[in-house]
Amino acid sequence: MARKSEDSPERITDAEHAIMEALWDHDGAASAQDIFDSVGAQRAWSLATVKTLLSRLVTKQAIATQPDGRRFLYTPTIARSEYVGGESRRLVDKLFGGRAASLVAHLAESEALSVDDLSEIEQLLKELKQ
Amino acid sequence: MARKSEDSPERITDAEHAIMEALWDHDGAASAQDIFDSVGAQRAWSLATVKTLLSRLVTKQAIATQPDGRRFLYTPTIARSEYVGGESRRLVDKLFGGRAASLVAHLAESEALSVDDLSEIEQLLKELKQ
DNA sequence: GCTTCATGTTTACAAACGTAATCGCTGCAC
DNA sequence: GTGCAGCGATTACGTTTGTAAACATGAAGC
Repeated sequence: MARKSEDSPERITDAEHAIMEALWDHDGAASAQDIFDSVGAQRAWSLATVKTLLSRLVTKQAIATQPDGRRFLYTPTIARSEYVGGESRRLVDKLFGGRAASLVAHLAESEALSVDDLSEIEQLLKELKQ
Repeated sequence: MARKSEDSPERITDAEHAIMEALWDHDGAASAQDIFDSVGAQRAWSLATVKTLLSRLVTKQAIATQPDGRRFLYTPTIARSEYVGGESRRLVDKLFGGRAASLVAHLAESEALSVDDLSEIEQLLKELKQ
């Protein structure tokens, strides 16, 4: 263990994830204040907390900084879909032995999927298979 | 916030999850030694570690104990499918705004699903809708 | 030029986690 | 009855996480 050097896809925590969502949402570079404005509300975080989380994300190389005057603008280095894919895979690996179909089966059986969902998926499958 | 008292579905950590899997696997009550035998191998844990994790799981009420002579036998208090469902829901809520269909869509689009998977799911949907 | 404000950096600190050693008790073999 | 082996309970300890205050620095106003 003990991640060697550069490319490790460092794990993003829940709190950090909220920051990432704000960044992805912001669509473009955002300042700490921007993030605080959009996230501070829901999570009742202080600006200091937001700054700490941003720093940690920079360390983890999940976001990059670009100077803008005396401050920084932050941008994600990974696309949301990439992150989402990674997390989904983690779950599938952890709980379904890597078989994504098992996850879908579980969702369906546990009624996590509504009839509408089922139709929607069916439609989707049709398109993908065509 | 701040979970009141008894029924909180305390979060199970990764290490603890490995123990849970062993217990579910074991199908029936298992002793600490049993768990150690099945899990210690892969994770290179000491028996002490396994015991600590078992204790924490008991505290979290994820498993129950039943005395067997001078020792305990442990059994899960939640079914695996229940746990799996909860974790899946967490992911869907966190990343897909609660829309499970979006998760499926993502899996499909990101090619996490093979053609076989797709057929399998299609079949499944057919049965569920009939 | 000095004060103030905005902003990143450093330090803090409690709780949770991963991993484990040690303690205390109780049967069982001699 | 005494020592040892097995077991749960207690204690430990470094790291990560959540949350934030304190500090340093530079720009901007007066």
